[in-house]
Amino acid sequence: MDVSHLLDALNPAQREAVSAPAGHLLVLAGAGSGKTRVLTHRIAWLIEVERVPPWAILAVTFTNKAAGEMRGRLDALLAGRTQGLSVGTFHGIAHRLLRRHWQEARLPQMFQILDADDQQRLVKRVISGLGLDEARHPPRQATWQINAWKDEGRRPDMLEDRGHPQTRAQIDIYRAYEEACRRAGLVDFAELLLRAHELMLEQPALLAHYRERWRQLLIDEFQDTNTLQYAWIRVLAGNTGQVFAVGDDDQAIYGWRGARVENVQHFLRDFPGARTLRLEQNYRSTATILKAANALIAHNGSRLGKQLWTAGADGARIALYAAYNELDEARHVVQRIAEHLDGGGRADDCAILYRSNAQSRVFEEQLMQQRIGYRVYGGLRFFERAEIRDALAYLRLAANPNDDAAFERAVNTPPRGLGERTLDTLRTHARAARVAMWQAASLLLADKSALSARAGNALRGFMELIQRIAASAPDASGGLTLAEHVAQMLALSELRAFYEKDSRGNAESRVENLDELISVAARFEPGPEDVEAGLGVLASFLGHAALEAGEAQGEAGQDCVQLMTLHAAKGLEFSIVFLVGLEEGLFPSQKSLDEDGRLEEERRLAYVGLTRARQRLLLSYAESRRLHGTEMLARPSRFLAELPAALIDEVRPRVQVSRPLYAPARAHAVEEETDLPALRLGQRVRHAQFGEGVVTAAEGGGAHTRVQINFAQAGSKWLVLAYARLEAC
DNA sequence: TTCAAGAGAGTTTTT
DNA sequence: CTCTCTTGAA
Repeated sequence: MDVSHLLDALNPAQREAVSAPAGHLLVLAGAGSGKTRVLTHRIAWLIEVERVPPWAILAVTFTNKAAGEMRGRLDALLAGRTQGLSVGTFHGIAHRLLRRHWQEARLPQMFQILDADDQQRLVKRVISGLGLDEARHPPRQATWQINAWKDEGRRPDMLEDRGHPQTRAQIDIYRAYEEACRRAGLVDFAELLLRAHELMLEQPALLAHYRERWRQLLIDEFQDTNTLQYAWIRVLAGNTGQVFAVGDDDQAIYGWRGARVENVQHFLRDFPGARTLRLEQNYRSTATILKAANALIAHNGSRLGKQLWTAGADGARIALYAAYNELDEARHVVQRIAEHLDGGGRADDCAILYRSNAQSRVFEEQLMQQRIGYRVYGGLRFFERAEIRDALAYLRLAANPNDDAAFERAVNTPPRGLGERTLDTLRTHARAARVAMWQAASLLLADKSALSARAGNALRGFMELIQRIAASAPDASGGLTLAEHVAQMLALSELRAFYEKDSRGNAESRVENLDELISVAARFEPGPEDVEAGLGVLASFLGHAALEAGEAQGEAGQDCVQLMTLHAAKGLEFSIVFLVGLEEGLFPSQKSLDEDGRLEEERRLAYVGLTRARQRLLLSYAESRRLHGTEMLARPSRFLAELPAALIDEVRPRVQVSRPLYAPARAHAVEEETDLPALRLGQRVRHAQFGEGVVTAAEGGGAHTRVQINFAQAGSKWLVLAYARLEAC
């Protein structure tokens, strides 16, 4: 058989991975080493050469984008011979399993998915329902804890408080939250995975069926798996399934949300006979960029070890710009982009990468001023917009009246006279009777004296409205299409009218979005897997809305400068990368510096940033930066010192200002020049935000004077004297 | 019930 | 500084 079309375009390491004999394989795929190509060619190899039927293959990714990309490449490679092949995200696959086996999973047939936002609202209501103080038990933190426990596979009964009242309360919240979800037929993201895992463990026949079916498991971005996802793969593989895991421990940047890089090491221990292959040849960046990246990541201990190399040229040296402040940094970056454009370059060659979203603003302002088009990644996506979520709440409630999260959202949007007072009565009754809000509402309406006539009428009107919407559902006997159903809902609920006369500026775009929702519904077609799982068009659509939030901003195809966080940049590449804000406390972030063991992940993030660049890499930092309203002084990031100096061109030698300030004589000079209070080392001062502290150092002079103050609460900080508005005390 | 002013918090994000 | 959410008054 001729297999050359599958192997010809590959390098020896890639070829070895694609054509590997039976057995588990761990592919350590460095940045830009052709990871997706190896994955897709491996699948093609299995089907064409090993004669594995497509339905016996399960390929798992983390994002819908990656799944879509893989499916597209497979279609091109296999020309349609992909019937029955399962490609999806962990959550997507778990969702389908649960839809298909809802009875075995003890879920209502019309269960709905609770997204992160809804989840937090629900947790919040649970906390106040338990009579707990929100200040002592922040909903944010409680939600985080619940998700962390679920990601570890732990149910409330498996947890112990060990005498800690705080832990006790969190377990109580967790238990009450689970109960609320059960009553409302809601499943959050972590629950999708946990339920699917439990389903397999509790139903041996089902497990046997899926082990028999999926003999080949391929996992993308393996370093991002959490405990539960790893356990799920182990269960599914059993003793018969073969696992092909692709990942890069040096690009593990999601530890903070439960991903366990250790799984890469555990894989070799837990999957007998597993072999390791390394893809180290890079097809993306210049040798200079790779040398820098290799040098940086070498500062991390506990690596599996990898050294990227390229057959290509050295390329230009890396530029480093020491900006005076964030505005100077932005001006410089935008000027370089303008030069690139003047030279005939494309805007979308350029990406500005930063550690935190707040940094994008200055760059946006400068780009706008220079009339250079740009696109900021991240932010609200289509299905996350308030008006769309409102609309979806009506659809969900009509599909499943027990969906309390949807009830709470829809009930008074638009306002219909059902305020906090009435809702509180409803919540209390629902909790006492252990039923959903909808049922509690029915009960209260039956009891003539329970509600005021006005509230009762409003509530009755709302419930009749939901029933009228439900009657127009595609699955109901009325027989409307999905798009007609959505249009009907928008009209009946008066949502569209409400947003039309919305006074808060952006009414137009909100109405446009609502209209767009009708078009989205009209275009929507359930995927083959949804059909296979027996989903109706409405359930399929609602699942799609919850699991695939859609594009952040339209016009992705336009030629414009790309702005995004380093996290968002993972997996992408650009000819010219500006990695900005390389300052201690910003990148690496202060929060990571404060906690043990978080620095290596920051370094991996920097590694991800460096390896995004194909041709040119430009680094920058600001000596002074305005953050949260206060001017802060920062030192260059330690990561800069970890790059070989020979690879770097300092665009402007940075001003050396570290003369110690000999107080009080020098402080007196400062006072004369700038009209600032005289300061001396050791003096106690007060800052509006950080409280009291002691001056421990100072440098620079005149308007540039910066002082280091050790605050009692906020710790040690460098501040620009001119902005800090310190009071002596 | 609704609106407006004040308080408080502000890494990173997908599903 | 800027956004979100809570709180208090009309």
